[in-house]
Amino acid sequence: MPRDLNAVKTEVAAEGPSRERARYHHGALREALIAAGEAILSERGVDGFSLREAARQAGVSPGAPAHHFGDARGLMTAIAARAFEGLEAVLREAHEAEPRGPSARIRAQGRAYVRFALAHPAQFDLMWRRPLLDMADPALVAAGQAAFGVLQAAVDGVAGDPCSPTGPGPTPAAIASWSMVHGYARLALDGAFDPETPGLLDGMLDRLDV
Amino acid sequence: MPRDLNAVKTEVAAEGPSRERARYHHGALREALIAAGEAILSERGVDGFSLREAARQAGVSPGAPAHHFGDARGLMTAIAARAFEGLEAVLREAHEAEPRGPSARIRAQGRAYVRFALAHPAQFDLMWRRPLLDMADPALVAAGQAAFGVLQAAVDGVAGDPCSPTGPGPTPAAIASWSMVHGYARLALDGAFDPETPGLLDGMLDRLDV
DNA sequence: TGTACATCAGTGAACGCGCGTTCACTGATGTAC
DNA sequence: TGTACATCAGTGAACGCGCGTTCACTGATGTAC
Repeated sequence: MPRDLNAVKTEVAAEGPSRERARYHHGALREALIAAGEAILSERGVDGFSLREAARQAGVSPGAPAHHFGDARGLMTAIAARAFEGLEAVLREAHEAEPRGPSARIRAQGRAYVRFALAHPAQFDLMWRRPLLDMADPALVAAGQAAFGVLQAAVDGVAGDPCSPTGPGPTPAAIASWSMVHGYARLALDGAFDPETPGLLDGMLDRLDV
Repeated sequence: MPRDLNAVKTEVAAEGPSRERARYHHGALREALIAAGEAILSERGVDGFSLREAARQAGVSPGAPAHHFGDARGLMTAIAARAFEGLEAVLREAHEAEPRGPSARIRAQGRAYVRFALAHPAQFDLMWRRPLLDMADPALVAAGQAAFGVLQAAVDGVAGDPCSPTGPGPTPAAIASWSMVHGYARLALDGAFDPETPGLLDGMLDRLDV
């Protein structure tokens, strides 16, 4: 009988983590550790992250994560890469759902960018904490570039593929819109103002001239 | 003979920290700890900050800082407050040195904001790490509000006092320019792009329509 | 000018904490034959 | 279908680390008289 990973996962899910009988092999520890890490980030913020605690929440000994991520940085890097993928997805969605031309698309992406940051504050924070991440990790770098690629494509007014290769580095227009929404998100998350103030985000985007 | 603090300080400065004979009372420990803390931030970043290390660099025992700052958060808060004062100063300078009207003043402040962040990356980082700071500290809150007040005043086009009280909360125009330069600074410090790329900052500011 | 004394600003040893990581090990899995 | 075995994915105790903070203490300062 060949190994059937899906069957194992289904079984784990059916039993639930609390009722689950202790099993020497977890079956989906990598995914469980990422989920636990994300939960810790949400509850305690980036500075409260701990590999031991992730292992604890996954119901596994402190040495176990090393088999999947090497060290603490490895797990954080995986979480950050996944967050960049999520950001890219919502940017792309916003891009594709907006038919009213390039300018509207840029604004739609900007709103999506801010929404993502406010919905996942700790992940968003982690994404930019380079000293904590393994910037040599190909998945992380690729995910980050892909996310920015969607932003750049909107600014370039490219109609078709939003991932078409862009020229030699970011353009001032792309940097302008990226900086604006990034700054808005960060300042809001850092408590500088209330991002939900009616008209504030749209009023700001009105002042972006690309 | 009345106490003469300046004489004490001068003497300390003249001897220099290495030649200085061990003296039970430091004389200017508060200032020395702030300076040491800033040096640590510059060398190791916010995550590398340590109260013990600051005490070490000031040549004092680990318990000594408590007399001046209470705890580690107290020292960080003092450093952040001082950084906000520095930011306010450069913004005000930029404002006053630019005679070509409100729009030019906004851009001048924006350039000064970015310049400050790039010149003091770790302090700039700390300024926004609220979980590490005592947000109930009046000096910190006042310094932060004063800095933003200068930005807001430029956007309001106020000719005279750049600290005139502003209305009920930040305006979209102020948030737009603040967010843009803040995002630029943060993304640059986080390695997203090279902030010194010729024309990038000015090109971005050209796309701000306030 | 001298003296007693309260207050201030340090010392330095100690405590407890949670962390990341290591390591010899073992149970489970899957494959070769 | 059965069996031997390599490999994989865990255990859990232990180590060392640097940290923030505490505490009984002491040396220096400045003031009251």
